[in-house]
Amino acid sequence: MIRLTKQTDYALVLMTLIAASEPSEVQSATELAERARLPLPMAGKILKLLGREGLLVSQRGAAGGYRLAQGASETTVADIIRAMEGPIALTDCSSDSGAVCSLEESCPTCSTLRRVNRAVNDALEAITLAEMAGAKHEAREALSEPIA
Amino acid sequence: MIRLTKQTDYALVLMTLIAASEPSEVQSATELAERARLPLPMAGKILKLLGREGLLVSQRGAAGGYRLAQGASETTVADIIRAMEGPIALTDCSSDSGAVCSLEESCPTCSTLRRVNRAVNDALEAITLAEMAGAKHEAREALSEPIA
DNA sequence: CCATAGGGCACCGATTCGGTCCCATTTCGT
DNA sequence: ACGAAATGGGACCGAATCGGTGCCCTATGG
Ligand code: FES
Ligand code: FES
Repeated sequence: MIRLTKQTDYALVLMTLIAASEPSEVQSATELAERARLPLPMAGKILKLLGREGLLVSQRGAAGGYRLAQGASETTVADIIRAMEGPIALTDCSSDSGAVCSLEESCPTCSTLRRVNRAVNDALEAITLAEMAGAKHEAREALSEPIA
Repeated sequence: MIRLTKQTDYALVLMTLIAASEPSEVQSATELAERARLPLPMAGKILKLLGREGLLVSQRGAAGGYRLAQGASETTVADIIRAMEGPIALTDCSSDSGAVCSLEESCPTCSTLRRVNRAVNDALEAITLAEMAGAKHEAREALSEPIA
């Protein structure tokens, strides 16, 4: 399926939330989970992973939490997806070893799918966390009346 | 995972094979399976699906087979993917009903992910079957020396 | 009338996904 | 010094999806 995992979806939401706050302050998993309307164990798992992958910096101990490892403009959607699900590749052979490949003489997908793959990659690479956080604020403004 | 199914991968190969032949002649599943180096049941299953989805026209009975339903230039990679795995949507809420959504107040992914989704969609929509078949021939030419 | 070829679908093992829980470790506050 | 608060790292399990095969039916050309 050409669909990202729910956990990746959650990761995007969480990253956006963190990016929308003061860059220097850490935010606890509990707090973030609440704001993202996610169960705490889930949010915790994802935040741990994002930390291990270097997208977040964690502060342990009481009053600990997470903050962005880089500026919001340096982190892209592609980064987050890669952190959660590994390298972005539409098919087995579009990036990995061509061992299982060779479905056809001079495999047609090799060239074309690689191009498609690159296009997708570029599209994901083009959106930064800063843009997402910005879009959120705009949306919140736009919705402030209808919701309230 | 942002990855298409193996069956979809196979479908792309099969479609490319069909597109590379005379548009009026039908080709049997057996023949295509052989050329794609796929087990016959698999190829059959995929071809049936592609036929049901309207991308291929089937000729039943002895000497039957498949041919393209439209010109190779009218069929895109996105069409094939949609035929195999349904609508192209990166997340649950980026196209379906927003029922399960609302992960956050004025959900941030709603706006941004939809944009990403569109970019991916466009990228897939941009590649036609004719291009794939063409690329295959070019690749075959380019590889004729190094392989032999 | 029979061999050939597609149509439809059920089925099964293997993998992945979604989510929870537990326990160890670190650190702040008292 | 001690305990509460928080992250770190996995193990774990039910559910869904994937990859692939097989069976039986229908259509059709010779
Ligand atoms: S052999 Fe599989 S993509 Fe080239
Ligand atoms: S609520 Fe999920 S994408 Fe908007």
